[in-house]
Amino acid sequence: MTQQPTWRRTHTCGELRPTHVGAIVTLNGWVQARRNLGGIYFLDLRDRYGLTQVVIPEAIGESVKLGPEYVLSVRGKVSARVGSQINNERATGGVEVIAEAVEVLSSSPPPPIDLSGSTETSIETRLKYRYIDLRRPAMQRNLAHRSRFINAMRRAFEAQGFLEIETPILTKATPEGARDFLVPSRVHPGEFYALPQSPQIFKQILMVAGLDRYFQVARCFRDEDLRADRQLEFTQLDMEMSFVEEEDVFSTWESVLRDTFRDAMGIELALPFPRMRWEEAMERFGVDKPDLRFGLELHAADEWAKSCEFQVFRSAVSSGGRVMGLTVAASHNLSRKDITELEALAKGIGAKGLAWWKAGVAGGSGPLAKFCATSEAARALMAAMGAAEGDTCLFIADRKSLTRKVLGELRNQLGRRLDLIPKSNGPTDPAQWRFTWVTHFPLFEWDEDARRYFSAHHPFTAPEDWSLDGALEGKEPDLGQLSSRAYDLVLNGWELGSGSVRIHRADVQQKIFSLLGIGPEEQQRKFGFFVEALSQGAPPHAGFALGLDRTTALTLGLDNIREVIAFPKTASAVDLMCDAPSQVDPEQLVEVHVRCVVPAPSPDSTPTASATPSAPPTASAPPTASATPITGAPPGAMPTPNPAR
RNA sequence: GGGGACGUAGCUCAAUCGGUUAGAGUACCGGCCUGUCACGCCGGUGGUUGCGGGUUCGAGUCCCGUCGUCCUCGCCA
Repeated sequence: MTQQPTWRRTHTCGELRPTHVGAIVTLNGWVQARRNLGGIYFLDLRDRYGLTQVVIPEAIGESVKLGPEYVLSVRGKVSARVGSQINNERATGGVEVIAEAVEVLSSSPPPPIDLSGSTETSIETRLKYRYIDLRRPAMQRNLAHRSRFINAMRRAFEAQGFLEIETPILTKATPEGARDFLVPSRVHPGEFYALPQSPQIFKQILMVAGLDRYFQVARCFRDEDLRADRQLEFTQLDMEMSFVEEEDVFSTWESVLRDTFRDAMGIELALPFPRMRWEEAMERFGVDKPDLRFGLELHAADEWAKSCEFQVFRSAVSSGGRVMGLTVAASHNLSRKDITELEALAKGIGAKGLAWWKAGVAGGSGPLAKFCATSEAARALMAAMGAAEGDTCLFIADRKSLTRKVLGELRNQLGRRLDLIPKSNGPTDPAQWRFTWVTHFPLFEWDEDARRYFSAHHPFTAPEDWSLDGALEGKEPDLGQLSSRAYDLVLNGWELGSGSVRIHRADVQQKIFSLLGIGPEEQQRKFGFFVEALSQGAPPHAGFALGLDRTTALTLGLDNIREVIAFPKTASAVDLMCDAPSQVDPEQLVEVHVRCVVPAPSPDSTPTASATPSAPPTASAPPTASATPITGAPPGAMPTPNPAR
């Protein structure tokens, strides 16, 4: 046995209990706080597992600086705390370690982030010093939860015979959908890989290959603008299975989610989740991701509107639009000011106005009252709106899609403002987890700007009618009317994931491409390999992918996925810690055959903070790199005039 | 690309109608303190008010531009 002292820990900072009293232990961790009372010196040592109080003898305390966030190895004897010394707020509060030797493993300046939890640091500072932010117990809890959740899900899929199979990160650009991230090829000048928006084609080909059941924790990349619930790169639990249809996918996921919620959180989900066709979701809630935790459903007033004297309502219906509304119970005391604010919101979304009526058999009040003068008309409208005396009805009259959209948004707003979402009885309350499947999304959506149809889900989605309403036989169907076999999983107003029954027939797949305006030559170039695969023994198959960032955030009660991603980017797609993206050496561009063309920076916008660091400039930021619009190109190759010269 | 909010000490914030030397809490440093655990008490250091212009006798405050952060619309098959 060696007597050599060592810094290596014998216990974690969350481990010691009164049963350890008397033991000689070594703890490793960060200095969380110091309390020097003169003759006695306390120090809290922190690691992922908890906080332990260390008593520092005067001799040690005076001989070595132990600053905040210093990393220490403390050897000492576990001592019981008695009476008022016991701290019941901490798991380790019954004991403390009397230090006999302290080794400073690492020092630190005072941290830019408050780790005691007393003040909330700006997200900007948190992202810049993410390594310190991630020391916070809240962030460690979030990442631990994410890890447990994903691992539970892995076990659940494995238990059902799914194989975890990796697919390429460097792959082929996809023509439709989100913007691709491109990666230039060094070996093939002028050619590019794309990062996958999802493993879609690969997982379908795995089905063609007979793997039968696939899943993967898959990173996906989409070069679109960020949001609180969207990052450039995000993680999906992606899966696909053969010889199945919708209900097989649903029941697989329901049992996986049941097991996952049970294992990771001790929550028993209520199964099965309700199923709802897209059309029903839109008609009842105005959105394709309804929050089922509260009512306030949309009511159709089209029949009433048809025969009323209000010209706006009548013309909306007669021109093919809708008149629909929400009924807010009288007990909520919706004020004129509230209605004015809601109208502004509605107009912001595109509504021309917001009609309202305070319901009453005697005609009620508000702008619509004069059209409800007869008790017959008033009663009919109350019936259509499910309104009682004194309730406030809010109406939108417009084309169908806009009417639903506006009312769906108003419903969600009112749900928050009127506090309609019931207070949960803790996370184990099944009423808090209102999952629903939304099925039969439209197959195509009209894009007004591009003047053509796009796939609502993706072009590999099976149509509800395999004949495509006769299109396969050469007829011309109304593409806007076709229904698909795509589905979403929705939880409390969030879209957690989506999937579909896929097209496994080459002829149908080719027809879909044609209907989307992708001609035979383009099909061959972009999807030839895929259609060929479908033609060589493809089984019927279906799949789904669950957004893990959203799901883990939601299951922690958080509304921003940054809180469950170790190294997220800002709303402008910047990694503040690494300062990515950044310029690269001209030689690197030459090597991948890329010439960089950027607008010349205006004199005022020359970066000051990043371009003039106190450290000497490095090779990656040559003085010329920010002053010329072209890097890695010979002078004279400038394709655009420089307005600054 | 559009809209809104914000940017002041390491951190979180204040600063009246444009008016004295830009303050507070916290952190940090020093002193005192033997049972604290957000220790306490006393003292101190710490500021290009994001950056650049402009208006003004005078700008943290008003105007223009710009950069950054957040939310959001477009966008996200």
